Amino acid sequence: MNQLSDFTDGVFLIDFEFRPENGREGNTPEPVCLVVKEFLSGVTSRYWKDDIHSRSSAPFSVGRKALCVAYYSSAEMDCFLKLGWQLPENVLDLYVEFRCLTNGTSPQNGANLLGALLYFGLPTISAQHKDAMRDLTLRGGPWSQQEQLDLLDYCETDVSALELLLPAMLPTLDLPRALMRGRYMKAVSHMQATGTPIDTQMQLEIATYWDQIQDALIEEIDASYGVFEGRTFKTKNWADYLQKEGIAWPRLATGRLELTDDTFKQMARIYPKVAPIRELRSALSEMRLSNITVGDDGRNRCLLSPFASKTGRNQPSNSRFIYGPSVWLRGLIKPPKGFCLVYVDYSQQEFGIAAALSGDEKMMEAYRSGDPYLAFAIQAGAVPQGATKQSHKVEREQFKACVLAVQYGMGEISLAQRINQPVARARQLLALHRQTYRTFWAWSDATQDEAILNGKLWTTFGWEIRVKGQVNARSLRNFPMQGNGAEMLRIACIFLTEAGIRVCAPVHDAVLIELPLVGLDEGIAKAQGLMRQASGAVLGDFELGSDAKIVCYPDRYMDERGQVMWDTVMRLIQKIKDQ
DNA sequence: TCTATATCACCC
DNA sequence: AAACGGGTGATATAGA
Repeated sequence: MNQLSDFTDGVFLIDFEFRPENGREGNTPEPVCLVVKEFLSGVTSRYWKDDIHSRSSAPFSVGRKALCVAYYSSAEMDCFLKLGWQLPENVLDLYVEFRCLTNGTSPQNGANLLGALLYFGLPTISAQHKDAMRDLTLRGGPWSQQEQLDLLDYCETDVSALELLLPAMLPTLDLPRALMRGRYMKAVSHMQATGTPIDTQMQLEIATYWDQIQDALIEEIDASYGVFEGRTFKTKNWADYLQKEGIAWPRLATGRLELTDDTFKQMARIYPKVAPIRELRSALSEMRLSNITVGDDGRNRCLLSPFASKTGRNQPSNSRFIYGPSVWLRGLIKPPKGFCLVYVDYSQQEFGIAAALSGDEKMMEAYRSGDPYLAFAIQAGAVPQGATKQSHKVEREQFKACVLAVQYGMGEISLAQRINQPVARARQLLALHRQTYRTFWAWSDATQDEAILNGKLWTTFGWEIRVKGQVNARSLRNFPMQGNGAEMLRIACIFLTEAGIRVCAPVHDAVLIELPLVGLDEGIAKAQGLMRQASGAVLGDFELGSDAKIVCYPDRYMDERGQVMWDTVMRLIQKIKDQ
């Protein structure tokens, strides 16, 4: 399937209008209308609500020899799933392809349908009319005869737009790879439909006492400082306190007090009495407002925003997505009765990718050892052959920090600060990395040169970024690791969802899946096998392992980094209730 | 008093 | 110019 004429059963341009069920965010969509146009024949079909809800399958071919074309197809696929229709075998998403085509160039009018049309000099309807029609859809029914006509007409204009956009974009497309990205959009839709199960009772409880919890936190600590007014930390009051205590505090270039947690951390070392305020500020910052969107069935759903970032990662809203806010809130994640949740994440994904793509044998050997950080320390001759995680804890931590630093292009000063060591030590660690992994560094240098000379970089399956003007060399060097990591997870999500495994959400290098308690071990093994296979697809012969964290009903999910805060919140809720 | 910007913290 | 990659977004303060 390399050209449109290969699709002998038709090329179908489609668009749905829809709104969340009951108008509530977090619910799956309720399709309102559908327009389908066959590209070669020009035959157009319009379907209002009942016409689609009464059907058990799509009103056009979705088989191997047909192509379904849409703009932001996960939305269309959401409607398919809601209607119980079999998803199209082949999906071409012009949004995804437009993102890929223009990635790194920030097109003038954005990457929505209007932006893409303008980019190619094609005619468009007005943004105002688009907004008006979207609002009319979101308003919910019943819709008058005239409104129904208006919505169908509008829906048809989007399909007509696809009819112009497809031939304009066709010469730029790598169709097999585009279809693979379309396959991911189907997986996205499956994940958006599944969502993450939430303990809604506890969510309500926490929301109810949210303000009072903050008040209680402040009351417990700020009494002896008096820097808070209500729930806000006042810089002025902090300045007064510092003056009174005779503490010289770091300032920003602008003259304002530097109020990062890191500054608080460093100052707390010198002046222990500022430590409690630091604790309080960090606890409060973990309690920033969030708006986790939960459907009527108690599952967190939101747009996953696939291909939104330059490296091709998903970029869901941090406030709507349960994996966005501070990790303690993940305690709200709870499997339904009879099920287990498994968080499966790739082990040291970026290190493994760097090893495989650069072809650095020592790096690959370190990855295969199962503990790349310790292996690096051994290879560098910094610890003896038989060293273990327990016997050389400090060294391992430093070599780990060094590995992560290299992945982000961190310099010696930042690394030194990170590991709380002299700059000379950081310099030494970075030098050891360069000496130990020479092949990796040559590849990394070449990546940067290539990006600047050719003006672009790409992943194994063709997600591209264009490089223009001044560029951040660290971004260029990082792109293959993060971009291929994103690609790997996309393929994993395709494999998992197509195998019928319920994927609640993707989390950059991890997925949360929901498995029945019965047959749990087999389910996990299957999922991990598919993830391994996905890594091999991106990295050739080299495969990455994964770690699985299991939570079974009636336990709740708990990230160990969030345990203390979770306990604090629970304690304060109890305290408030007891009053 | 409202809005824009700067700053900061969270996630992987 | 900064020197930690990719993000979202809340919040405090400056400015209109």
